[in-house]
Amino acid sequence: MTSRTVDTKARLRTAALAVVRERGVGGASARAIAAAAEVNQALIFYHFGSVSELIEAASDEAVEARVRLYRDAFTGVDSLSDLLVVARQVHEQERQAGSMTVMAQIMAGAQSDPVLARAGRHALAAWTDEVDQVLRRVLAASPLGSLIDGAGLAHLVSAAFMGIELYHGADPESADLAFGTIERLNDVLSAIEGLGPASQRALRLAAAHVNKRTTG
Amino acid sequence: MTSRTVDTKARLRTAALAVVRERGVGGASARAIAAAAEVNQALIFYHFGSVSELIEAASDEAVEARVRLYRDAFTGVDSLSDLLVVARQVHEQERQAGSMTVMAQIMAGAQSDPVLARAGRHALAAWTDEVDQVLRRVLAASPLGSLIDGAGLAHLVSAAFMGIELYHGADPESADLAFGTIERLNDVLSAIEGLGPASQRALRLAAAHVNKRTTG
DNA sequence: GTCTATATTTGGATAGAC
DNA sequence: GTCTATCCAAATATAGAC
Repeated sequence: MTSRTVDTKARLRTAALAVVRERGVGGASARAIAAAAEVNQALIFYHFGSVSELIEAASDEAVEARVRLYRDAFTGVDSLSDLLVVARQVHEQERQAGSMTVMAQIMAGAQSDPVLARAGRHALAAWTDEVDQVLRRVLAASPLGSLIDGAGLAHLVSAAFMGIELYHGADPESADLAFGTIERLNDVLSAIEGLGPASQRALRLAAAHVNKRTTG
Repeated sequence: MTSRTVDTKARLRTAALAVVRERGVGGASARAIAAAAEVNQALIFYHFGSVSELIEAASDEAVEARVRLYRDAFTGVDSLSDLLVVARQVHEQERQAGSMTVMAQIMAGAQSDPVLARAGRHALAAWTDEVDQVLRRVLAASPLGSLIDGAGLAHLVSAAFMGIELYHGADPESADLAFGTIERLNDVLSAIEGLGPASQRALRLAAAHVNKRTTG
């Protein structure tokens, strides 16, 4: 494996993500990706076997890098208000990088392509694992800890972000409106954390009551 | 326009949605749709002009029908707990019908296809308009009314549902886990509605304080 | 490893008979 | 309105020279 090869494979991975981000999986043909990478089209098949496998490789690598990027910031979080700050930061950077858009596109393609399905599962698992760990810690210290399952919330948050990014492609203003509401909901949660002991006890009791009604 | 025509157009619309649901936009070719409809492939172009326009027509019609289906149930809702009951019902039926999956697929295709983008905007707007009206009413009667914007929440909920359905295609168990968490969050919101006046006042104050900090 | 050339398949779209 | 036949473009993938 010469250094030229490394370069070519890397160029292809980068280009693959760029094309998926800007034109969707539907527009991510071998020719389009090769053109973006300024690399010969046949090399996609030589190095990766198929277009789907190239996209998978690119996604896997990008997800690992992205998650690693935030690991330190995440480990520092131990309250809902902390999490809010970090989350806003992560969202800003990820929107810039367009990685959620890519993930949404891969998930959409997963419906008809098993290789993309594997890539999608891997990407989402990487994010939710990370978010799950933080949420476990944060929820343990919150009055809501007994009511909400960390893993479930991690999956929900990831799915919601993905949905919003998808939305963004068709209707940017509305998508921004949706995202703004997450911050308002966070306000409510933070407010709950800030309640006095009497109110918190009342809330926990009321929620446990409702919970019994809906799960029972 | 003979009755045979009506039948053919309707068959094509139905088949288009079925194929998009089961194989994604990527798999929704003219040939695949025509085969599913047991109709000649050329008729797609004769009746609708292009595959995208067929999908758009099918989506538009389906969305109207679906929204109309729930209109009565929605108008009856005037509390968060009511909404919870109706929402669970709607979700169950919509998941069966697969209409959110179709919407997610259309949104994904919107990235590279202006006609699908128009269809996506239309579909999401129809749902959010409906949900918005309910939320406005419900939030007005809730202690959270002053904190959360109805329209924004309607968009967020729609986007989250879409994300979960997308997720469902690649990893069904995890997607179900995510959806279950929505119910737990609803428990918390319902619990807030059930708080005594003192706790509610404390919460409103705390939230307003946080809100000032984050929006200010 | 990289290039050109090309085989092969699939899909959108139309012409023209019925 | 519907059907058959077909054209054309685009895409995946491979063969073989360099």
